[in-house]
Amino acid sequence: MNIEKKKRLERSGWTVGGAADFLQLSPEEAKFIELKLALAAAVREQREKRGLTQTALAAQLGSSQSRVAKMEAGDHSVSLDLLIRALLTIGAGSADIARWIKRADSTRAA
Amino acid sequence: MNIEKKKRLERSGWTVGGAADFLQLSPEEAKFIELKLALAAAVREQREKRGLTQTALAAQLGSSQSRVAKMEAGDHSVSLDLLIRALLTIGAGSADIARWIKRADSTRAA
DNA sequence: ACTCGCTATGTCCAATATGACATAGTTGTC
DNA sequence: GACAACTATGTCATATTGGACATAGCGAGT
Repeated sequence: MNIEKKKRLERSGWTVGGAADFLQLSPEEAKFIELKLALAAAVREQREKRGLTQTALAAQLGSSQSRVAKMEAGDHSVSLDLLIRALLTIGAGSADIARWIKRADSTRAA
Repeated sequence: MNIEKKKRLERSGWTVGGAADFLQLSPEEAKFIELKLALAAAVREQREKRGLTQTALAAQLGSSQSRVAKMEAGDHSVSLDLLIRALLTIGAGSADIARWIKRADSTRAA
């Protein structure tokens, strides 16, 4: 995991892992976060692709613009559940989601 | 979605959707639940494959046996986050998870 | 520079998820 | 059928997540 990514995580408010060290994440934690970030990116990508504003998506989703913003920012206060629900709401199917998740793997190989 | 599946959902404590009708779920809600069930099944499958007890997995995961049981039962009180964390802990990679998620699609086509 | 439409960030309180525990049920062995 | 090992279910206190709101930032058009 490179420096840029760490910065991104720090900005998003992650204080992962019980270990004292700054951002000393276990392999599982790392994968989990990568996964969330991949889906966060997918949400933004798909939303924009369909020409929706954050507010519009929020409405469809029964949520609020700020939540959507946080989702796309990969904020630590948003769960996988919400990300996936957002993607499903946007119109994605399980296969699409699977694809985006798989993509999280290649990101790892930087 | 067939009757058996509904029964399974009811047993797991789902009272989905705002609509009054009994288990009247929107397509997105349905997909979301299918997805959770697919992962729940994957957890059980993988755990057993590695000869772990629920208690053992719980320990590795920093959780408790009862949570693992609920996970595998597809209880409504367990989040996607936990399911995925469990799978990662068991040793799955993003690609595996993607595969199980994709599998949720075929289930749909009953 | 002002406004407008969109996005970002921070903070609330309510809602939901979590680990822990207790307890019941199941399955296999003797 | 008693015991042991494992799994299922219920409940609770605490922690995390969620929607809402306020407000700040930002780019484009005028």
